[in-house]
Amino acid sequence: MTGSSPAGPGHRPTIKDVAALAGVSKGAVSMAFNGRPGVSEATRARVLAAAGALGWEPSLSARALSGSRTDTVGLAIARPARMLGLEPFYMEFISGIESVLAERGGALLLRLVKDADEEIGVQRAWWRSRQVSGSVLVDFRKDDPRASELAGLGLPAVAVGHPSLTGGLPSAWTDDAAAVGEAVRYLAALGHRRIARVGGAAELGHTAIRAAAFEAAAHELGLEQWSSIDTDFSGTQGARATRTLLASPHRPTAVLYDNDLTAVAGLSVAAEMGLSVPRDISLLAWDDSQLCRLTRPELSAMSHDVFGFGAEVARRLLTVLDGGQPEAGPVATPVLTPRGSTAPPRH
Amino acid sequence: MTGSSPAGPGHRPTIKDVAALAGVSKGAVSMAFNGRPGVSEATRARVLAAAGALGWEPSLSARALSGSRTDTVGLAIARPARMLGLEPFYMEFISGIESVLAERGGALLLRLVKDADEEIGVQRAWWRSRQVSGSVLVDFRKDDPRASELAGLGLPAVAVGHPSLTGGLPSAWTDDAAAVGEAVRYLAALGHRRIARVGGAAELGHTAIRAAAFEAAAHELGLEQWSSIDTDFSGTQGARATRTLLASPHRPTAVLYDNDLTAVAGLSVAAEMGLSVPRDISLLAWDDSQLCRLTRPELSAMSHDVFGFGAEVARRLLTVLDGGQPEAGPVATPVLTPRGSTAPPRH
DNA sequence: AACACCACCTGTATCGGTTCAGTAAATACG
DNA sequence: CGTATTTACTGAACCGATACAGGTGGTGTT
Repeated sequence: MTGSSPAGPGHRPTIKDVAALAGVSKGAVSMAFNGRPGVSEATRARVLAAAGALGWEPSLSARALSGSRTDTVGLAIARPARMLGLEPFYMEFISGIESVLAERGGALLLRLVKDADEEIGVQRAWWRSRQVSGSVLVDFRKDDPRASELAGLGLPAVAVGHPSLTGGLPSAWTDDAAAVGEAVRYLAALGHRRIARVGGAAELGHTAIRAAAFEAAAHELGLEQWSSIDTDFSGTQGARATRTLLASPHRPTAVLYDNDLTAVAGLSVAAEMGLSVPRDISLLAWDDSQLCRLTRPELSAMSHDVFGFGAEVARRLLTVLDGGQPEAGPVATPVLTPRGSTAPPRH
Repeated sequence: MTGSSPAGPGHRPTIKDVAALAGVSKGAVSMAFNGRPGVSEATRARVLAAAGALGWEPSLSARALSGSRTDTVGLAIARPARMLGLEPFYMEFISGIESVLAERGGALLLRLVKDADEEIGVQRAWWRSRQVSGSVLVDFRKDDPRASELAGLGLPAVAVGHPSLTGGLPSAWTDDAAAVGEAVRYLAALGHRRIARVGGAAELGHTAIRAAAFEAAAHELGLEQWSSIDTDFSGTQGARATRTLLASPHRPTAVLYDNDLTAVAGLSVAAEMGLSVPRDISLLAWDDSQLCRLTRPELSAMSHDVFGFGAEVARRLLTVLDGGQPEAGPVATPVLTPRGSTAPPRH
């Protein structure tokens, strides 16, 4: 049991114990341990040795209480559990946030809520009870109440979403409009003239942005026909939307999906209907995850460094916590990754 | 801006402000707010009104410091981010834990680490710095160092895994051996005599348990042939393992997978090789998630209330934190959910 | 009227850190 | 050699809550 505390289980040492062992005052221990000037190198070494021997680390609560920063960051996600699990997006995103927080000794407080109102309650409670020093806000809707509520509280936050949605909060976003444009131009360049889109949840701000960008691109390229169907991002609804599209009399020759789950479901539906991908129909996914490479053919996708995105969000939040003004501007634009599910339409 | 604090942003009220506004002492506010006896109902009402008016909630740090419990629970997961995102398991599991913690005002501290050693470091730091009052440990390996290390620290924890793996820690687990037995008996009852298994990560304790149970069941039923191939749970390795199995001269007629991702990949491989599921080959998944219903045919699976499992784990941990002895015994046994990917073998 | 008793509340110590005004000793300077 | 400056440290105040001994006033009892 190499790591068992010398003091024995059950009793965690405090700064007082360390001070006693090192033969100095509490204040000296604090200075020594935090690398502050005011103690000799000899003393610092003795203190560190004593701390090591006792297995002491400063209590975060006590630190927080006496005014120091703690960098505990809150994230509340408002989507049903069952769907969250399937969206590879969030785990990678969280993982990216953490990678940055961990460097600074920070921590991520995670909470799954059912809607924006519950989230406001949670964030408010976190802030008031000083559990978090800042938060990351995701999934912005039109006229989202969170921005003004939380700004009113004074909660430092970074919003994930286009600035047009995030009501003045510092934000981080991917340039979805540009990516939709690229996707549509790619399909058009392959020769597609009838392109449909299976969108995400209609309430989400970025769904509207993508929808608008899709319209604009279709218009600009003079496509023969286009349409969007919104879903809740689930496989079930992705399948249903695809069925509707493919069963229509003048069916599209290409479909652009808003996430990978609906695209995978769409692929199954195409197979079920006896259509060959990409010969009869091209499919293009979004939020490229490993899921896109599990299917036959593999799904072409607009891919996206979600981990890096999370990391950048965390960096911007830390800047805010440091009292700075975070860099403004999109984090990245998803890039086209062609695989086997897209090809020129059969004449 | 209905919720903006009357005190204005930037200044969070403390118990002193509330006491002043209500015209009582700090002690009285504490008693009143926490529903303790010692204050008249009239005073309690005044205090609550004052707290509401100022938007005050007690600082968790201060509370923790003065001895009260906090119920912040730690969870460190040691798997690569890219795979975590794909395993629907974790998000649902986390969600289940949270649902229970939230009721008691608790919180979940999440950390993604790279291996057991890093996890030990994280848990130790969490415990020593009093950031968590207990932890959930997952993914036990053979001779896992965590049990003894963390028990040595005195960290209250609940281990997710069979007691044979978790070294005396209070634990919660699903009866995988029984479920594997059921799966094999089901396939045998359909008439399969050559059954293979695509397992998870070999280092994980439950993989060994399932492998042993698979052997035992195959033996007991007098199967003609059986074998296991281990993977890292990823789609890529699931595909490779399936390819190996299906390309063998005397190929199995049924394959049992250890998670849904490898099963989905296996399904693609079968299609790629021109084999029809379930006519030529039956596939049976594990950890049934929505993913299993996205494919054609839909995947039969050993399904599993992961959310409920997480909730039970949290309940047992809270029992430990309350100083009690949590219920021992498996939480549940995965149950067979037949869908379109299993059928009697072609003669 | 004297006393006990209770309900209600105040004041203070305490938790484990950080911070900072002092102080004492060591070094630099004229 | 006496005085200024620096260095190294101590001691106490403080952060925001909880806990508890003690004080105050009102009611009940004899």
